[in-house]
Amino acid sequence: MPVSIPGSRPTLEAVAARAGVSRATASRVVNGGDGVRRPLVERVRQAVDELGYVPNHAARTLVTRRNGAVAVIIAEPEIRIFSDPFFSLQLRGISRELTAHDSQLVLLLVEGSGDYDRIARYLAGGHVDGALAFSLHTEDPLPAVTHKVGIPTVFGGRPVWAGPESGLAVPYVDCDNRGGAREAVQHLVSLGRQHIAHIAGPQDQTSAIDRLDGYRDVLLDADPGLTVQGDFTAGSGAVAMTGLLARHPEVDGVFAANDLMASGALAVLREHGRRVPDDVAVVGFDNMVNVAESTDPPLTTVSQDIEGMGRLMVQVLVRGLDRDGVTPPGSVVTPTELVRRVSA
Amino acid sequence: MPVSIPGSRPTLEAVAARAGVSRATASRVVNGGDGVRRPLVERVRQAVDELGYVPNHAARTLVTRRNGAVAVIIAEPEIRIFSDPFFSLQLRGISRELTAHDSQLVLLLVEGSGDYDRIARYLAGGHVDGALAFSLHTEDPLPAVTHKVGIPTVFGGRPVWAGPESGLAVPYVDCDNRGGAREAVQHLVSLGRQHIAHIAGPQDQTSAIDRLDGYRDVLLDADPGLTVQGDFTAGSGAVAMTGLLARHPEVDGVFAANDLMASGALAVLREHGRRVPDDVAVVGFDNMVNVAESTDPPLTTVSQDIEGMGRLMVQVLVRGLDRDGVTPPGSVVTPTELVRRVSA
DNA sequence: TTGAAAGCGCTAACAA
DNA sequence: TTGTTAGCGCTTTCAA
Repeated sequence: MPVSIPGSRPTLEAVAARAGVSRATASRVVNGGDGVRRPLVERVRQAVDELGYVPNHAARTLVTRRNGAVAVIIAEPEIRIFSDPFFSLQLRGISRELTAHDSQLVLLLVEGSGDYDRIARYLAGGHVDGALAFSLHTEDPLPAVTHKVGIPTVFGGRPVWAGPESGLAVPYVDCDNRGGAREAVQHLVSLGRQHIAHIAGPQDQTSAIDRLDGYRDVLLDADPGLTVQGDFTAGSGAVAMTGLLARHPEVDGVFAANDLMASGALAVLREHGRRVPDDVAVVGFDNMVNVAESTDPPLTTVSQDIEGMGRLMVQVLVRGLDRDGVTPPGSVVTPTELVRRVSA
Repeated sequence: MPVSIPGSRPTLEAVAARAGVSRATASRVVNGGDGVRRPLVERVRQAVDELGYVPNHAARTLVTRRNGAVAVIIAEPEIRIFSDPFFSLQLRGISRELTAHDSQLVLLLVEGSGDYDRIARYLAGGHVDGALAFSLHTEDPLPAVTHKVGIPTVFGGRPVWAGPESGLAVPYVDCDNRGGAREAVQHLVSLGRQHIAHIAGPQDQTSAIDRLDGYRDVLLDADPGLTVQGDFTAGSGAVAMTGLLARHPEVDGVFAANDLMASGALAVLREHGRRVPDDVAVVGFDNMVNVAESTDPPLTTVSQDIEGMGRLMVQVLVRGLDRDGVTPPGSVVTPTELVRRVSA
């Protein structure tokens, strides 16, 4: 009987032979050992150790039809998100949770629209058990692709075409942007602020849309002029604040749709001699600690559990897979929390 | 754990049946069609299209012993590199080249030292054909792991333990940090600068070490006091420049080991009323366009083809795999280029 | 040039 | 509880 031939990896056959059991029993032990008598389990385990046996994934996949792998799809226009600490954290959450589920992370970078064919083929090839994708623009063909290929997919961030009213049951994981924004604005109100402005994010992103909605929820009759458009960069926050100060010098509270824009606003306020929070209170969103803690003054902001959202994406996916692999699992919206620092 | 996707995909058997050929012939066509007569090729191709056949990867891997997958390993301490545009670019290069080679990218995030077991097991499982890892610290167990497991690995950036003199034949891809630094300093010399300082990067990273070496190559007898330690952040560049100005007011040229530090230095020079490049000429390294182009004045710097280095990593790996999968392929050092803007 | 047949290494009925 | 056996879908000799 073949023992370990140098070069080639030991097979289950070899383990079984060495332990003096059948391949089936060896397999049972390797897969948990349920229903195998103690001494045999021991012998097989020992054989595994001695031989340095590692199961052949391809063979296993061939029969079980499970890959133990999940695709993370990132569309080219958003490859920038790699530079986004937000994404790093989410990816880490995904990675950790996947590891906990003994699954691997296959990274799919979509380079151009022609690339969707490749992605579709790959997904159709059944190489992965499911897919995770990130918030997409209106025209993104990806949801159609994953749907057609019939591969369970969970989105990170509510996709624009999956609004609460669209009726499209697309599973996604997102934080409660609207609720968080409400809380931020309510906090400013509770501080007695009378003229609360909003520096909004780009309105083709649901997070920005929802945060604006949250602002409006609280300030139903706010002067529309108090809402200014930014693009999530610090610079745009500065520009927005400058305009605000010029047109609405009475402003005494600002809710920025993210911390970066808030930091830009803070800088402008300082330049203009407005004291924060005395003259103007400022609240951000995201709680990107490296910015929120180092602004002057430190920024009060809305925090979300980003890594947790990554983990959740995996959990939602796996739950769906476990159910039957077809029924789309439900979406999850995670709570936010107001983190008080000095700026408001 | 993931479960199968219901709805069984068509097999090669089905294709063969539909085309009225044997499975062997169908297989040949699917794999290029060499040595199959024209009409048969056509018939099989058509059957493939009609059935929407996609080869089962697991089955193929089982017999060919090739996975069509490469692991990209990122050690936890450097997970920050996700926030590094440098890494995004390199990853993109890797992804593109891998796609060109019909291979997938399996992302392995190492969370802690205990995680190396998991990584080792995974690599040992033969799930991937090779691995790409990023520049590691001295004590990193990863090279030992990949070596022991016998999986071909290419490193990004020269690992500290693979110095030119160490004799360790570890394949890596890096840019010519030393040569680039030499060119930068030589440029300052050619500008007639007499007192050229160096703001060095952290000396536990080979890129920083090599750049310092390059500086010394040109300025053999430079005053050691003209070399100041930074940590690759803009802030550290500012601090370094401040100290330099205090202790060496005669300085008229600065080579910073990266653009971020150069930008910090630029800011300090401005504050101190030194004109750039008239009073002090400044050269950076990396050509991170979003910083080098937006400094005041725009930064002259050393550019490297980052995405190209990513592609190269894959090419080096694949070349090694093609050879015999054992012999370690050689390392590659890519050239750098001085990009002249205004600062020098 | 084509086909028949033998596995690749594993799991899961089914028997014992 | 354990073993026997039949594949999973594919590539690849080997013959025809």
